[in-house]
Amino acid sequence: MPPLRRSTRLQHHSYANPVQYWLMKAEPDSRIVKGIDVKFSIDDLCNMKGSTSPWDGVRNFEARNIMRDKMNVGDKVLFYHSNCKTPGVAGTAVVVRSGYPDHTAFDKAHPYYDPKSSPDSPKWYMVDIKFESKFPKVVTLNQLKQHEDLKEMVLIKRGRLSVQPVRKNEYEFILDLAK
DNA sequence: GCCAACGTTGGC
DNA sequence: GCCAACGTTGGC
Repeated sequence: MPPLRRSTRLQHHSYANPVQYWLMKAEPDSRIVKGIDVKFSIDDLCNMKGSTSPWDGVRNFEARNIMRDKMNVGDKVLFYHSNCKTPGVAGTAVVVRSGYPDHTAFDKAHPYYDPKSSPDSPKWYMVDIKFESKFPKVVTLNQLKQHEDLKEMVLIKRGRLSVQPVRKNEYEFILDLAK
């Protein structure tokens, strides 16, 4: 029998996942929850070490499932400012680490602690994202609502979901609005 | 700060 | 597995 051969070249670039698009909501204004400030804006992401941050604290199953099962390194993210004076898309980011357990759920002292989650059987997951761009001006929710091309967006049709899918055409349309 | 919409919990 | 009660999201 000939030795089993495996092409490293193929492994490196033949089966890459196609880029997917997401929208992630963060609150740019200070708000204290169980003693910590949950504020996180596009500037805060930019100012992180390596302009990269874990997306911890998501405690919703649908959003969790997206991060755990769907998001891939290289996927593109619309960074959305919510629960603030001018809600809207503030910039873009890229997924740099795919789903892994959200350790803030294991820490009794942490506001995101969940006794039902443990390192052996994690309930909550997160990804890491890296800052890519800050729009010159926030593309407001109001603006988004005015475009027929965006009326099927999960953000518009449904709202209330902190990590959600975006169609490629929607992503590109919003990048155009940002110019 | 209000409150509608909707996700989650838990008794039955 | 239903569904009432409760909690959270998030625009306004």
